[in-house]
Amino acid sequence: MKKLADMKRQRVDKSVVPGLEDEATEVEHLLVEPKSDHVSVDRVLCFGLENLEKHLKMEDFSYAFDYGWKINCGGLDSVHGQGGDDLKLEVLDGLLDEVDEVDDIHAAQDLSGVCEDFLLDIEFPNKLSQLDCRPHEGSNLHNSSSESHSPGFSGSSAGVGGILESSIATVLESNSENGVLGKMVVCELHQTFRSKCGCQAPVVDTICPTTEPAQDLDDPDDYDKPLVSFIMSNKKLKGSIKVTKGGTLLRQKRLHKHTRKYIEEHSTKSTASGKNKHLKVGSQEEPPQVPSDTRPRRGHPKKIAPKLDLGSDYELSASESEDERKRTKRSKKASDRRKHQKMWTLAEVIKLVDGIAEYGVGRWTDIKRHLFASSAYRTPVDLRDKWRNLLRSSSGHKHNRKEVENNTKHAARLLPKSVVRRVRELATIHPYPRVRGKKASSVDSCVPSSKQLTTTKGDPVPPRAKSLRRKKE
DNA sequence: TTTAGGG
DNA sequence: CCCTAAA
Repeated sequence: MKKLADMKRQRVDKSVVPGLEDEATEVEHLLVEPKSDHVSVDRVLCFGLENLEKHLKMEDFSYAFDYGWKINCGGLDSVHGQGGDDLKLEVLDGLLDEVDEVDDIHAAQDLSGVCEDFLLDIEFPNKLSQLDCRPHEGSNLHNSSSESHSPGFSGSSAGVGGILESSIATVLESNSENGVLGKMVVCELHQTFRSKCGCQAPVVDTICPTTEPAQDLDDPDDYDKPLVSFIMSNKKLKGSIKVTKGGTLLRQKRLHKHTRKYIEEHSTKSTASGKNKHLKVGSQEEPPQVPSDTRPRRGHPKKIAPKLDLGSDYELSASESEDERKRTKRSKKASDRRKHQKMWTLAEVIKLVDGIAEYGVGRWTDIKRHLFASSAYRTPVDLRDKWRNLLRSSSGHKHNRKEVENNTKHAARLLPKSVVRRVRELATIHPYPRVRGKKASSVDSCVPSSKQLTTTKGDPVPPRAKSLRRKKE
């Protein structure tokens, strides 16, 4: 058993490298994607402001803005402290709606490109920051104590956290305009955000931006972050509750089925995290000896040719390792299932969609090899699963405005519209085999404008996926 | 080994 | 995500 554990650990060690490379690769990818960052930002901002003006006429709405923001800033006024949840949710709803609107119009202008769309999605907090949150002279940091007013508060704060984070990114984007001021705002946001996290949701704390001057925000791929953090925070907060509720049940069920592999992995895990277990009992996170518990998993990490490392500064790597760490820690107790589950970032989703567009649905090994070559995690199966999920979430409901009610199922909403659009397109081109609940597209013969079918490789699109599978009816 | 499906 | 069956 010990031997086994050792072997496992070695594998883990090896796989760390490709994991890092992947981040680099993603950076690369992202660098290619956005056509003109700045222009889009400007447009977004301008548009946003115009749009906002319109809405400011509505008194209560603007009030709602103000209100929501204050809460976010750490409860400046505890006067509003009660029943704030509902109101704030409404606020969010309204905001999101606005964003939708903007986005649609934007789309109508055929400004394709994920980056822009995504910026649109996160653009509204910036409006807030410019209007309602004039940088208070560093006095709102201590006020966060009033946060504890409501037990249910953490739920909604998950979303708020994400939004706040988004606003940071956006603000930073427009930094060149605002100059120093912009940076100050960023810093302040950082701190506010941090304090908020610290006091009410320790889980989120790790993904909070460090107060240091935005070094990690400089990346052009930073738009990737909000999605991650949003999902993460959401998941964490919900998850901690859910675990106790349904976790045991699931695990038991799982235990029935699991065999050698399960035991194997389990033993490995406990061994790996064993040292940590001794060091901390109830304390906070520990600087992990196993930096990023990257998961080699059952896949074939061997195939991956180790290129030289590029940037290890990719923001994602940080949050990933945090995520992994937390999961490792938590998994000791509950939810042994999904021992290693890595959040899909927006970048990854985009990459996946690109890959599908290029190689076709069903060619998951190809996609894996070419686009996710350096991701030790993300086996072809994972890609397929993700695609399945994307299909489900994209083809399903339109954005139901009531989704905000419970902060659940935000997942669909988190996807930038452009991505969803692409998913839908691809879905109609080649429907995933045997999707039962899926709508039947009436046209098969139509060849929609394929993306950039001839990007890197001249690889022909595999005919199989398309021709073999026909419309399911 | 890779995909498709189901859980 | 995980697992199994079928290619």
